[in-house]
Amino acid sequence: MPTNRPSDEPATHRRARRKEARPGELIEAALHLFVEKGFAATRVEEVAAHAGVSKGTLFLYFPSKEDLFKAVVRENIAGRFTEWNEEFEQFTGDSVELVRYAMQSWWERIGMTPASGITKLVMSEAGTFPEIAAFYQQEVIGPGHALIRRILQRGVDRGEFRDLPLDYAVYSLIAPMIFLLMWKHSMAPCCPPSHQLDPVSFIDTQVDLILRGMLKHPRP
Amino acid sequence: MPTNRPSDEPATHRRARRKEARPGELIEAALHLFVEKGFAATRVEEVAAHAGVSKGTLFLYFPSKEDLFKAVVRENIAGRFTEWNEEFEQFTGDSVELVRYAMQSWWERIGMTPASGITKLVMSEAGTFPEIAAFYQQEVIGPGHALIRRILQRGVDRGEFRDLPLDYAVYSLIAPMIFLLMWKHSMAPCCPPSHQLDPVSFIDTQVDLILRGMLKHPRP
Amino acid sequence: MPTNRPSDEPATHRRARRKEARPGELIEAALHLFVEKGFAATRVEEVAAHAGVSKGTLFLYFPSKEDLFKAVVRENIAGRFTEWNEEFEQFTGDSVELVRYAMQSWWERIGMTPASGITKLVMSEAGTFPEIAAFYQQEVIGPGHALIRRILQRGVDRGEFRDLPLDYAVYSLIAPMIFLLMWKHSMAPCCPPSHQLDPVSFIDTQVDLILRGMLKHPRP
Amino acid sequence: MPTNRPSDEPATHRRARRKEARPGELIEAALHLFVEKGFAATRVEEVAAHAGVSKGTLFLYFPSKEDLFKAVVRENIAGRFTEWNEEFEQFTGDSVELVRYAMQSWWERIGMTPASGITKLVMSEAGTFPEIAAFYQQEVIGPGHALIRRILQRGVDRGEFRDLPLDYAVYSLIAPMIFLLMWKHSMAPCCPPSHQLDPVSFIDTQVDLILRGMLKHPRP
DNA sequence: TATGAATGAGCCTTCATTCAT
DNA sequence: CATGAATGAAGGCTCATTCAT
Repeated sequence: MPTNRPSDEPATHRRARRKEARPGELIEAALHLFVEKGFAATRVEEVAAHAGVSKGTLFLYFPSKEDLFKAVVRENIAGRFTEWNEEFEQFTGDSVELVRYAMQSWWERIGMTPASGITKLVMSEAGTFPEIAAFYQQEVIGPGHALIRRILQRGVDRGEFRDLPLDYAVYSLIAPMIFLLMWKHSMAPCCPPSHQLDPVSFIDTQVDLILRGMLKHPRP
Repeated sequence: MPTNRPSDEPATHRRARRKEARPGELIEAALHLFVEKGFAATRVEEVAAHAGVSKGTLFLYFPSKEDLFKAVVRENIAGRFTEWNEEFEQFTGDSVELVRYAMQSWWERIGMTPASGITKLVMSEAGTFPEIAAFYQQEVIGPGHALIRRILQRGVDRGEFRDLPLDYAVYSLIAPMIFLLMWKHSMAPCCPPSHQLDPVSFIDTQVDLILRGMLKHPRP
Repeated sequence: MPTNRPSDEPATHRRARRKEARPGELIEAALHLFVEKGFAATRVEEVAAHAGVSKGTLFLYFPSKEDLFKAVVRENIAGRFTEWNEEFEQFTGDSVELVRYAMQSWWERIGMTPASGITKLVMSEAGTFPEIAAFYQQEVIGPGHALIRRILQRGVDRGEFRDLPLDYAVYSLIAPMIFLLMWKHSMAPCCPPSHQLDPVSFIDTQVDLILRGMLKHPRP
Repeated sequence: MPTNRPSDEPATHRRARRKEARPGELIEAALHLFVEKGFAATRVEEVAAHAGVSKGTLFLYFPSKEDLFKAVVRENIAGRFTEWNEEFEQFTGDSVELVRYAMQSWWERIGMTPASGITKLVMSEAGTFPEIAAFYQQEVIGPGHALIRRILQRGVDRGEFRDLPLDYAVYSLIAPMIFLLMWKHSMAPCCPPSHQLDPVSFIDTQVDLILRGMLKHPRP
């Protein structure tokens, strides 16, 4: 009777599980390294080493370094939008709260996780991988854009927000997120502590200001 | 009848003039190629060819590819800030106008020029070239940050703006600029026309919203 | 019927064996080429070719051309001295015999082998590779010096040699060896047969003269 | 009326003198650099700089780096041998004194001067310049060899020295000189002070020992 | 003559990719 | 499936040499 201790599992199972886990482990390792050092500066051997396999094995799962990159992006775009759509659909509070909640959620679920590196990665390497960038636009940016737009529309419809030029107003929320994420993954590591940004305060302040600009009847 | 066109100048002068022109030509070529293809994917030979010289000549002026990169960064920001500081110092209109003017100026003088690619480049390659990132932080981000801060402070001092948390409020103006620039150099080229962003409208709208959020007595 | 000849061994083993043999093969090839053409004039590709591998393979075993050089030096001196020290420690004959034996041994084990090219190489390239020269001084010259000094001391202690100024007397034995080796690897190949030196006779004659100068009671 | 102040000389003269001095200055600079760093590691630009001229000027006088090398050697072999031959011919003291004088002279006139670098240079680069090595053998080694041989022959003829095997005995005097010179130009700069060699003491001691070995009636 | 800007062949080194085991 | 030794194309950089001025 199998126990819970991994070491007691039949080796066959363990191997099999590992076998299936391999690509994931490689993608995980690649994500971290690509984000940290960029595509060109990351060596496949390093990725393999971080995943605990040999260089040859990597090429068993990914025909080339570029394919690995594509897989990293594809694997990390996670269709979270249907889930979020529903969540926000059922939201009953006022739109100020909803915007605040949305932004904080984004930070907690994406911004502060390694997944945020993906966006940095895609934007950085868009020139080298236009195909990927387009794909990302379609799968992530587009839906995200739509989601935010729906949130703002709700505020306008409920008479909470002014009559906003939605096509551009969405960017008032997107821009701070993108900025935060680029900052975190590029300049932050090179800046002295005095220039560091506290992400939560940052988001709070930005949202505060933006909402004030959006509200039909700004409170004093 | 000889004209003043360079090609007609005596050859004697051409060499000397070229010597002084070379670094500039190389930096110009490097700017375009680095922005277009990224640092790693650009070969020095290519840069040299675009500047109309041989590979060896490039190394006559720049000790290494990385130094060329630094020169590109340096050349495209030097002195801009002292000029701007003075300009804003002498501004006599109200602070709403000043903010609008500052943002539009930025777009015209940096955002819409190839120089904007520099920032994208630095953020993308920051991981690989921390030294460059630090340099950029010191020479560009820092002064820019200070400049914006002064502008906002002016608004507060003159009773036009609310009492803003300046440390974060500066990012309300910085974030849209960085976002616009990242977008332009990464996703934009891969997006269908329907998703394109008109930079001037974008800035107008953002500034509008932000100012509304900042004003002590928002107008209806 | 399979024999033991390498070419008949199962291919399976060949790779593994080669892996261990590679560094040695490369060092061997490098020794010959460095000695023949000098360090700078030898291309790593050539070394690799002589060892029957590709350029890349060389860098699999040696991080740089300079490290290859170091390995060549290291490989051709290691451990010789402990062996010799013991040998001379156990020597029972008189000191004249010991000196003769030592010098002849040196010729047979170093002087006449390609390893003698190393010393020429190190002395020639010392200016360019001070690190190597220092290493050589420490690992070869120092121990060799000490060994000879012990031999002479023995002669003095046993009353066979005069009271020699040992610090300088050691060079009476070292100088002819160094000279012979420099000569062999530099001028000899360019000299007409009439000027060639017979190494064994050379050593015999030098030792003869030197011993005569060292003996307390020179024989007629 | 011309004064002694150089600055008052007609420029034409000065230029003309410099013009004729150029090759010599270049050779002088090259000698130092070749000796110090070896042929390959010395850049022609450096040589030119040390001679106070531009790189282009060097090629005005020497068609190639190799030709410069050859000129350095040729220029520095100075047919001093006829002079020395006469000097020794007229020597009236005993042969022990003569040998001592010859060796000390060599050190003072060659060994301690930059000219000693030539021998080091030729031996080091003999492999790359066999032609030069042969030339050196003919012009320097040969005559030097003959000169020493004559000195020893004198000692034998005068009954001061034993009946020496002259063909090899000459090397008893040559070897210490060559060794000293190689040492000085290769290992010495890399050795700790404790391992430094005092050249004058070195020669004294060596000559002492060698003479003792050569004398028919060694003194106690 | 003298200059020094320009050249480009050549070399060391890296690293994605292959393949025999 | 997994390994890791081997490959070789590619790229940064050097430097002897040329040549217009």
